Order: sequence, then structure tokens, then C-alpha cells
Amino acid sequence: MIELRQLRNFLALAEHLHFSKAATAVHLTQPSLSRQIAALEAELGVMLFARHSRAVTLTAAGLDFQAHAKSVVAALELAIRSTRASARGERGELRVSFTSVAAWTLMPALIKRYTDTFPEVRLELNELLPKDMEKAVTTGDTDLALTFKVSDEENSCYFPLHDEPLCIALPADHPQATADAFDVGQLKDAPFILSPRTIAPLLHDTVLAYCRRSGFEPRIRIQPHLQQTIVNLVAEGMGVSVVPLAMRKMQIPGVIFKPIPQAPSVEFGIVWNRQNDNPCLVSFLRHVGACAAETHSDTSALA
Amino acid sequence: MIELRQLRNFLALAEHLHFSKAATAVHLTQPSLSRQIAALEAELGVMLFARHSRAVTLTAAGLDFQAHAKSVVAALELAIRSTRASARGERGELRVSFTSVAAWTLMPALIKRYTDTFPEVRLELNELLPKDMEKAVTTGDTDLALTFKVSDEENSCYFPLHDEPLCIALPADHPQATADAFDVGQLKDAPFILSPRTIAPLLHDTVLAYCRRSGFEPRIRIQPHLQQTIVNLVAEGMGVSVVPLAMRKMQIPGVIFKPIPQAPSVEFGIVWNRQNDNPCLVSFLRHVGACAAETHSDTSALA
DNA sequence: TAAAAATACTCCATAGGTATTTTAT
DNA sequence: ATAAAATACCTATGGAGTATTTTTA
Repeated sequence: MIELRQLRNFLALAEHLHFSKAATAVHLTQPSLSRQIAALEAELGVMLFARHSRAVTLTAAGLDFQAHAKSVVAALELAIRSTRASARGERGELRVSFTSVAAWTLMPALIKRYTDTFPEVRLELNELLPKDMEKAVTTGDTDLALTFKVSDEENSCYFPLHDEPLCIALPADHPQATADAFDVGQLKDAPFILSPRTIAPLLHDTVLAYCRRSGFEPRIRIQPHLQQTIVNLVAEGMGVSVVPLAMRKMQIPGVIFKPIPQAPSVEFGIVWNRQNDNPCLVSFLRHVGACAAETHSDTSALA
Repeated sequence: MIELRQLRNFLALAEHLHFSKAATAVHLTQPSLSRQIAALEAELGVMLFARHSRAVTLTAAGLDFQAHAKSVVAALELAIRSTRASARGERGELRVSFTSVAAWTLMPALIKRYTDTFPEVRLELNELLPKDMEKAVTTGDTDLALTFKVSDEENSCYFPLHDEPLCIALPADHPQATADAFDVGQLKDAPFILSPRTIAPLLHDTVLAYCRRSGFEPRIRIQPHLQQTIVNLVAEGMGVSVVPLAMRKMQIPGVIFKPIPQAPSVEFGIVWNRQNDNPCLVSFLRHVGACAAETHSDTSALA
């Protein structure tokens, strides 16, 4: 059975064409190298070198074997480098899930920064509803979730990244849309569009709490799943809503986004499974930690 | 230093995902395989397998290493096969020189038969004057010469392949060209075109002997090197000549090729260097020998 | 408790070293 | 006579086996 050591020694001799010199180069003595080559030739059943008394030359078959042996050794070196890179999370695959709101806020910049630093990691991006995130993370269907704040559990960890303020979305032809002094209380009778609590409890609760603090109970008529659907329905004049401020990036005509003074906000972050040993997840979290450290402070939870 | 044995054992484990079963498959005991893998992981500095109490699984890095290790092993197997093929003369390069007359006679069919049987041998075909053949063979500039008969010498060997009859080449407007009873003697005063003796002694001597036997000494005026040049000059009406019969393949207008009853002929064959250890030369000679054995008999000189 | 991998310890096959011979110029 | 590879012989490393322990579901 041919071993790599024999290929390395063969390559040394093929290069030096001198047993003693080649033996020195690979830290062997001449007799050892002599036997190595003889054993290799015996296993192949092929003479690789022609021994003339004053010169050693490669045979035609030896020349062919040299080219192939080089590629074998190169393939092994590639294997080593690639595998170490994989272990460092510099190569491989990372499956990222995100809620629609994350797609409008932190996801694009976050993903771009990561792929700039780790270009060899193949990303699988998948939009999910917030309610399905935790399950996807625990079953291992996804490596990483960009979603609303959740509480840490046995396996799933959470790290905060972003606070998104809310704003009021009004049809452009609503009386309050152009009012000098905006009054939230005037919205109490307007049909209210809000996603169901089961989809995204935190967002739902934050909006409801804000309405109640403003002195009214919203009359919820339509319950879409996605924020962009809410905005589209507001644009059609079907009601008003309270949505993440970033939704104004949609730049859809017919909707006015009213910022709220001392606005309530929803928190976003990363959710992952502590059991997940995908090195790319580790590299992602470390990368996010390094970026976060430049702005906030506490990144210890990423360890 | 990583060895192929470790890669083979790794691949077995990656396939079976069970130390005992994989160990059996590669004819080892479980503890041996265990240490092999541990040593491999230590050298890489990377965990390749995740050992759970009831199951062994590949890590992300292990999956990557598996793919690369497969290609390393495959590269070695290719190297072995290719090198053995090289040694058998089934792969490599063969430099063939031939005289122009060989190009009009035996060379094309000979080369075609060889390339059909040995498609992986790259052929370098080169036309040479007969006088330069022996030198090219002895210096090693060429592996094989297809040329006129020569006597065996210390290093160069000759094997006969073909007898080419001669014919007379006349301008179409020559009186003898259309004569009912052709008479060679009528050519004695015509300007005679013949290549110099230094270029191809055998051909030159055969033609001269024929002329003298026919009762005249040719009046040689022009001495081209190539037979096709002779034919072209005959076509221009510049004289007559005696050329290999195959030259009529040129189908050039203005020339009549007169076959000669009991024609003299020139012998062709292969010349090679006994010192030359190019396996493709051996495969060529063996192949020619096999083909020749179907027609004539004595191929012992090819050994 | 049982299944499976890791560890401890022993042995020997073989890679490698030293000394010497062979070979060809 | 000399340079260089092959051979003979010896040594010791490390790969492989057996027996045992550890681990976790």
C-alpha cells in the first residue's frame, strides 16, 4: 500500500536526481531513500528512475508519476487548509432565517458585513414568521434567526442587536395625516390593522400597550401576518396601524409615516441553538460581537 | 505528517460512522482506529467527528475533509493507473520521423492503426531527409524513423516493412508516354531528374542500376531532394525520372507513370535506437510486429 | 445496564541508521 | 580510483493487538 511518505521522497529524488542529495533534503540517509524508491517501484511494478552510474534520470513512466504525485500532495495540502478553515468557520454553510421586519432593518447590513469578511461561507437565507423561529432553531432547520427579542431557554440563546422605534402609518387622505398638531387619540375610531398576537407577541403587545397608554383600545379589523402587507393595506385606505419606523423604506404612495415622540420600540436580535456546533455559527456570532463591541459594550452573552 | 493510511481509515469511519464496524472494514481493531482518528484530528488541530454516546457523526469540518480526502485517494489511484499505463507504452509521447516517400506509402496507415490502438499516446510527426534519419535516431531527437533500408549498427536497429516498386515518370507530351510498345532505351537522351546520392543512397543506387541494366547511363541534370519535387518538375516537362510507384497518388496533370515489368523496388522499414527506453517505442514495435505477423513471418528482430 | 469509544499496556513489524559491497567510469 | 547506488545487518519507533476503563443514554 503506497503511502504519502513515499510520494514525498519520490518527489525529492525526482527533483534532485541524486539519491544522497535528495535523502538529505528529506532528512533521510541514502540507503533509506534507496529502499523507499525500490519499494515504490516494486509496488507499482514500474521503474521510475533509470540508474546510470553517473546520473539518475526519470523514466517516461517516472515523469508521468511525478506530475500525478505532485497533484496528490497538493490535494492533501488543500484538504488540510480547507478543513482548518472549515473548523474556524471560514468555510461552510450557514442557514439564516429572518423575520420580514429584520429584512427591512438590520439583516442586509449584517449579512453584507459577514460575507465581506467570510466570502467562502455559503449563506442560505430564508424568511420566516417570528412564531416559527424558535422551532426552526431548536430542530436545527436553521442555524441562526434574526427576529424579535425572546427569552433565553434551555437550548436557544438570544443576543440583542437593535431597537426599532415604532411609528404610525396613516392613509395620506386621513384627516390627521396633514394635521399641524398630531393627536393619537383621534385614531381611536379608525379601523386598526395589526398582525395577530400568535405571529409576533412582542410587537403586538408593544403596539397595544402604546394605544392603551394613548387612551384608546384599537378596533382591530384585519390581521395580516407581514408588516409590508399592513402598509399596503394602509395605502389602500383600509385603516391605520403602528409599524416599525423602517417600514417607510417601502416608499409606497398613499401612506404617511408619523414618527412618535418618545416612541416605543421593539427589540431585535439573534437567536441560536447552544447545541449547534456549526463553526460558521460561531464565526458569525464572533463577528457580530466584534462589530457590536464598537458600538455598545456587553457582548459576553455571545461566548 | 499525515499519511494515506490515515485518510483511508478516516474515509472508512466517515462512511460507517461506527468505530468498530469501520475498523473491521479496514482490517483493524476498534482501539487502533480510535487512535488513528485521534492522531489525525490532533495533526489537523480539528475535530472531525462528534462522538455522542450512541452515535458518531461528522462535524462540518469533517464533512469538508471527507470530500477532500476522497479526491486525494482518487488522485493516487489515478497516478498508479496512469503510471502503469505509461510503463506499458499506452500513454506518453512518441516522436516519429519519416521520409517523404514513407509519407506517400506506409506511414499514414501505420500511424492510424497505432493511434487506434493507443489513443493516449501523443505523436509528434516530423518529415526528415533519409540522410538525417540515422543521426536523429542515435542522438535521441526522434524515437522512430520510417525510412529506406539501412544496415543495423551498434545502436540503431532496422526492421523491414514494405517493398515499394519503382516506375517511370514521363511528361505527358513525351513521345514514349503514349507509345504502344514502351521502350526504356528511348529515354537515354532525355534529361534525367534524380535526387543526389547523399540524400538517399539506396533509392539512388537502385535507379542507377536499373538504368544501366536497361542499357543507358542517365544524363542527370537536376537533383532535387524530395520525390514530389521530381514529379512536379517532370510535370513541367523538364525531364524524366524513375520514382516510387506510390508517387502517382499525387495525381498531378502532365505526368504519366509507367509501371515497369519485373520492377526493381526499394525497401522501407523502421529504424530505432536500441538504447531508447521510451515505452511507447516498445509498444509501437510490438504493435507493428503483431500486424506484420498477420502477413509475413519473421518479427523476431523486433524483440 | 449495556453499547460504544477511549485508555493502558505489550509486542513486533518495519522504517531508518551504520557499515559494507557493488558498479560503472 | 572514485563517486554513487545497492545490500546486509542492526536498532528502535510507533502502529496494532488484547485487556480494561470510561462514558452516556
